[in-house]
Amino acid sequence: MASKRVVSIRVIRRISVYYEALLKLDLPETTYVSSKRLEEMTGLSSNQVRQDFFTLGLTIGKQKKGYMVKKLMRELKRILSIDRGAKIVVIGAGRIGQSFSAYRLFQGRNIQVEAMFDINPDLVGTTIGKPGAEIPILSIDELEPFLKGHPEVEIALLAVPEEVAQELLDRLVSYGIKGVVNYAPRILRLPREAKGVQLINESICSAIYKMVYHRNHPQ
Amino acid sequence: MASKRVVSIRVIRRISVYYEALLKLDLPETTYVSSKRLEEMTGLSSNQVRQDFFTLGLTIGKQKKGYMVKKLMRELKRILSIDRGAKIVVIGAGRIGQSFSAYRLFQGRNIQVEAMFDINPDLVGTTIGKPGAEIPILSIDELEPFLKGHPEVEIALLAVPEEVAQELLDRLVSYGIKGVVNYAPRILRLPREAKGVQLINESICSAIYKMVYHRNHPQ
DNA sequence: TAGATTGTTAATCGATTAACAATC
DNA sequence: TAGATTGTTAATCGATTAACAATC
Repeated sequence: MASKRVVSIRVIRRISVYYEALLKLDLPETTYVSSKRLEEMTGLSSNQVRQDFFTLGLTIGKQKKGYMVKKLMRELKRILSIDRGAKIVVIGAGRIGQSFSAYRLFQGRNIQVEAMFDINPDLVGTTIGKPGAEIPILSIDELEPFLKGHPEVEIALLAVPEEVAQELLDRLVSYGIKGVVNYAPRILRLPREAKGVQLINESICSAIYKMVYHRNHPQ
Repeated sequence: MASKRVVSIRVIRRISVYYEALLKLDLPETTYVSSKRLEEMTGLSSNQVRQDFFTLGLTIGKQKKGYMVKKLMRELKRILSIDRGAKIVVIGAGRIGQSFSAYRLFQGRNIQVEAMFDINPDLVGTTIGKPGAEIPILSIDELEPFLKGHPEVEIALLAVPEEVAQELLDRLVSYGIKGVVNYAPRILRLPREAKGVQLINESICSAIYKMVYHRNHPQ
């Protein structure tokens, strides 16, 4: 009946998939989609679709018809907080960090990169991104004052060399950040004093290692 | 007793963590490390450590002492197939694709990017990477002949715009590739005729979306 | 010996899949 | 009405955590 306490990253990911599928197919707003139809569109089973909706307390389906596209998309938008969005910063303006500046999906999600931070003097002071939507690259030294001056920025993406990743996480926490996604290929740990801070270690290369493992250890 | 059929990506990832920790600490080869010590070093519980070793059929521990560093590292290397390594290609020489060319960890793993492929005429024909280890950027048109000529290349990293990701996956499969890691923000599906091909959809931004969700839906 | 640590089993937790009564 | 589809519960699967006998 009620929605679960914790919504896992997998559920959020699948909700994104449903939403993107509906967006891309550009169905008439008055159409109904069944969980079976969503299965065809996304490859995720109709059972999974209904279970996900149930988990999120989303009970807007009509028997024999399915879910009204208009209503469903409104609900999915609410769950993904697309209207509200988020303002974030990116630490590290290397290739991975820069790739976030160009993420088109961020626009559709109302996710705004407010600034990037780096130590490279060639980068500091420049901007990145299309005209009209430039993102400034600031010095790491400006990180603390920036975050103090922009309390609405609660999330940081960490895309720095692994040697300095833990130190920067500690600093971000001490500056009051509330969520960090770490892209450095190292598992970081939150400092003890971190209270209510979330950390996700996103390991870009684990998938590669698993591939290699399975190629080299067949069956 | 015997090792499990399928080794999950999580186990592989943790094995990497143990290995990197031992490497970085540069312990004398004759030292013994206990699972408790590994817990302190990695933050992964000693129970998890022993369970992982058990899962992989790795029973080289000595009661009251632990695991001999030398022996343990040899075993972890074998599991991670660091000696054997792998030759891979990267499809898409944009920022994400390029970031793989610089991955230092690939060296430690003996993972070699043989070539990158793109359609951008400004990139095609150039190389990327340090002198002595340049990686050529070839045209996508050369993908098929390249793979036919290099049957040892069985794994591809897909880092292209999402619009063309599925098409390129299909092509890779038809050219005989055996494993694909997809970094485009879209869940791809293997074509029906794909037999024995592995696909991992690595979603770089799911973690961000989960962060945003939890910030906007507190408690 | 007593204490520490393993290998392994069992318990728990969480996520996915299957099933089905309700009902439009 | 009969058939389709939901919401929800139950079964299954897999991964993590806990426990502990064996033993060095």
